[in-house]
Amino acid sequence: MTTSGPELSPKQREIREREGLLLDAAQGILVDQGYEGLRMERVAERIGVSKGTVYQHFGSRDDLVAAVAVRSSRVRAALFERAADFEGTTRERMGAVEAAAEVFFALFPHHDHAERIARAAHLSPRVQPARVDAMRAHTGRCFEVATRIAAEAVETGDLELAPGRSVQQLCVGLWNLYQGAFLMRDLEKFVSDPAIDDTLGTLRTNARALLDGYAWRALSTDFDYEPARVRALTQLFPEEATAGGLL
Amino acid sequence: MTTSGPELSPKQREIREREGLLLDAAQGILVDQGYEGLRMERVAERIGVSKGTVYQHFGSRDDLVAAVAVRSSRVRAALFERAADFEGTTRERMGAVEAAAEVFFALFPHHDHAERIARAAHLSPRVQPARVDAMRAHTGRCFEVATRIAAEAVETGDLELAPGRSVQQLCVGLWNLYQGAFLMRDLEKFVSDPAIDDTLGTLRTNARALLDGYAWRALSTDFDYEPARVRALTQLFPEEATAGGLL
DNA sequence: GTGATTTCCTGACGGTTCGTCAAAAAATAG
DNA sequence: CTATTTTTTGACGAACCGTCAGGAAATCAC
Repeated sequence: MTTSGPELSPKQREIREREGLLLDAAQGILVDQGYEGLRMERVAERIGVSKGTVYQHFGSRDDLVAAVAVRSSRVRAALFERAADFEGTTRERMGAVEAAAEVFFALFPHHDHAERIARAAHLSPRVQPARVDAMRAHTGRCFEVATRIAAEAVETGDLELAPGRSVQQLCVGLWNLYQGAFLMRDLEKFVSDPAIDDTLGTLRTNARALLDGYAWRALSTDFDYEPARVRALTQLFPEEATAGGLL
Repeated sequence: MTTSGPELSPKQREIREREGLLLDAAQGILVDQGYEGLRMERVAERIGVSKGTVYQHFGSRDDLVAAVAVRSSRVRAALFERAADFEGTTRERMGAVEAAAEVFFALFPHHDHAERIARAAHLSPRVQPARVDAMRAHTGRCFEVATRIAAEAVETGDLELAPGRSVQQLCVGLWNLYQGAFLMRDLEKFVSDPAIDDTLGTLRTNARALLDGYAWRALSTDFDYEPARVRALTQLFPEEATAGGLL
């Protein structure tokens, strides 16, 4: 289903591999020099080709940035889907999804930057529509995982929604907290405040408070979710969590 | 205290007024053409001066964008501070702050874009440090308003914090929800989902759920905060709320 | 009112990067 | 080994940023 390979010549294999190298190079530059520092010529240099070759893979600079975002969003969706199989109560399983989000947060610090560029409406003309679709699809997968767990919680009775609330809203809320944390990381560099310094800890606290507010049993004030979180990290993402400094 | 005016000549008055016009022009372009569409020459054209003149006010393009962000963040701080004087229970008062945030959200759709540019670490060298400081200060004022109300709630006993939680974290949580909603607005253009279409409604639901989760009395499930919200809008921001389509 | 002086404005210019494309180089086919 | 196709290259045109010398306008001195 993935690549049973329809006979690809050595040259074509090289080209396909190069695309990955280009993304690595661009991502690297994006991480430590930002969007402004991303020059097509420099990306080309990093892997020893000329500028023209880069344009054979990506139609424009923004297209390249979008491609970087698409790749990491694919990884994120995979992390979320791995979390979906976690064993435990519905809330513990949502906790595993949050753990996946934390892992991604730690491993792809550039992602929010790239994603915003990929989606910014004004740049779209310069980004291949297929990439925007892919972004949307991967984000959709993440939402689906979360929504399914929340829906199940409603079925089992762990979660009784107050009138005017929905599982979609709940998921948007978690997502917003998570995106907000990404933004907060920039701020981190400027402001020093206990709640800001520990971005992930604060995110965790707030995610738990939000679910408590939705009355998703058992409430975090009555039950300690820390063991389940550690279990999720060690069980689902042992390498990634270690690499990201979460374990 | 504001401008008792140390004798400014007609020319100097003109220059000062022009700065506002330039910001208006830049903001307008930013709203409907985005960052990429912002050309210094076009900004100059819009108010009938030459490019060089623009550079007399702003050292670079990013500096101009930052100045736009600073101006709107000043307005935001003012809105928040107006909300601080609202009469009601501590939670109703925090609700007034949320209403202020909603008003700002509706009136300055470009703001998050500009703010991110103003703060992006890699661009800083091209932005006057004073602007970054001003941004920080205005954001700080917003946090202060929120923090003070939450602290008062702790004093009065409306809010009993569970161990490991703090008023700072609560405020960061609200702020993150709010920032996330800004980002969601971009997404709105692509995805169609009931929870996303009504960005502000969802934001409201989640903000209430978050405060419920922190156990800030009275819980929104036991008490209807809608009247207080409408009162805050009509009483504190009658014009702005109407202009923003919130009333 | 007029000339001197300061202050401000202008648009041409150098510099940088993007994205293109004709020609060169490499791969593949015969 | 030659012909054909594919791929790579870097010089080039275009666009824009930010500067600055020279000109215009305002202010000042009398």
